[in-house]
Amino acid sequence: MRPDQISEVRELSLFESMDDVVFRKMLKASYLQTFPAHAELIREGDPADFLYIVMEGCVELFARSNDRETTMAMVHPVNTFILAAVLKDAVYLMSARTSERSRILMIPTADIRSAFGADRNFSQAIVTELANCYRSVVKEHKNLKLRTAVERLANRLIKYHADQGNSGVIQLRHDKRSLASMLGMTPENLSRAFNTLKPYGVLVKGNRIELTDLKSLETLAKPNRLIDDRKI
Amino acid sequence: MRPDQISEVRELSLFESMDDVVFRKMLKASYLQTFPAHAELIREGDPADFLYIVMEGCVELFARSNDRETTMAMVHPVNTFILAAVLKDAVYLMSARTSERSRILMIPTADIRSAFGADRNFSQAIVTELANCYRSVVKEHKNLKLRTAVERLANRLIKYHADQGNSGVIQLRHDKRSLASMLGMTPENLSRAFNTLKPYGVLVKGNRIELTDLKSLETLAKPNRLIDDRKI
DNA sequence: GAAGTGAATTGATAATTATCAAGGCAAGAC
DNA sequence: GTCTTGCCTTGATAATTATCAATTCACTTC
Repeated sequence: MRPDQISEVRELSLFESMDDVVFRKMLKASYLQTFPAHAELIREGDPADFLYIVMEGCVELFARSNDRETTMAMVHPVNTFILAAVLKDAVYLMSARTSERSRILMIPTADIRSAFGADRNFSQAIVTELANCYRSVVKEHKNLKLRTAVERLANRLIKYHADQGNSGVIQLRHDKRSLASMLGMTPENLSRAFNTLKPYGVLVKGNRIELTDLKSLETLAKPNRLIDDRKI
Repeated sequence: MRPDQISEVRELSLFESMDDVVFRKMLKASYLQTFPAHAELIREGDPADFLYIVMEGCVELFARSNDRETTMAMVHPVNTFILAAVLKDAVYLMSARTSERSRILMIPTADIRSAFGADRNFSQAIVTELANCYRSVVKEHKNLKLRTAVERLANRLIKYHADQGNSGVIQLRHDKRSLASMLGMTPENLSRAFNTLKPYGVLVKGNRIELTDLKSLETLAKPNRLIDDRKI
């Protein structure tokens, strides 16, 4: 890895409080690599060789069973994925592919694990990261079990709206196919759910969505911080 | 806590490799308490005061939103719950209540966190436990998104059957109401799902279930180790 | 034993969601 | 420009799941 890349990685919250010797040792066998869109990164069931960190771009985590497939999450910079498999030295439970051209940092499992044992600050940072991952899935699970498809969409729009600065306009970052799968519905159903939300001030024009009546959308969505707030 | 109770706790996998001084200090302000059935232990949204460990009995984790409620998991001995909230010092995302008379170990959040910093073996054990919790939820989430209600029930029966020694008979440990909620369906639907499985050799008599044709049940269920295997 | 209680089942119906089959639209290829 | 391609949308229909109401059943209480 080049020096400027190393200092870029150094600044990530996962590594910033880490001992410098341990940090450099850990990065020795790591890669910072750029993948094209739709590149397969990992396959569920394979042993965990690397911890992955999305530096730029976007990675889709998905899973298959029978002949069905579902999107589990979209990972944006700067976030890790499949940390739990790495820490347990187990097989991946999810597959991953880039959804656009992406720059990915890959750190060998063994190096993560030995750094975890060697550096207390790092083990603290790792456990916080893992706890965040856990809580994200719990929230997603609550979302799916406690809400209808339309409610899930409404709340997701409100979330994106807040992410993007409450300007009244949202730019969808993924195609609607992925959004539908993430929300646990078919693309057809997503289209219909958007139509259902039209009377609540949701105007869809391709990837651009206008929210003209947030109040009424919130009345329908009934957002809940214990499901929708990323920071909790 | 009484000496015999302390040595009982000492043997838990979470604590067995822990330094003795750290262990004793951690348990100083802990309780080992017996609760009656249907006792409320924690409420989602409250700050995490204790890490809980189920020593005997059974605890239901559940969540609410709007006016709906769903069972997230049933925790059996010997397992922790709400570890992530404790490690993050955040609010609980789930509520908990005993589903039967239960003996619960409660360790103050602050003591868990300081022991985590003080003892490398303990921090390793904690991170393994947390990774297991994470992977359980991911599996549950895949289960819900990738399978129909009948398939979820069929796979759950196969899992219980294996847990209980593949004898051809299962004893349900919870009421069907909870089982239904856990599987993401209504009690009425669970009844109907059992009827759907009758031709596949599933005979229900109250809490006792006979599986007379496991082969055909598996053909329907299509079990998947990356969803159903607890040990992975 | 009878009565009462709550859980579980069943039936009828409604709501939700998925599937299948066309179309429509937009972006890139030529 | 036209053509292609893939994605999205729409319509029609089917499957799945939920809701409401009414029993039935098992178990406790008296």
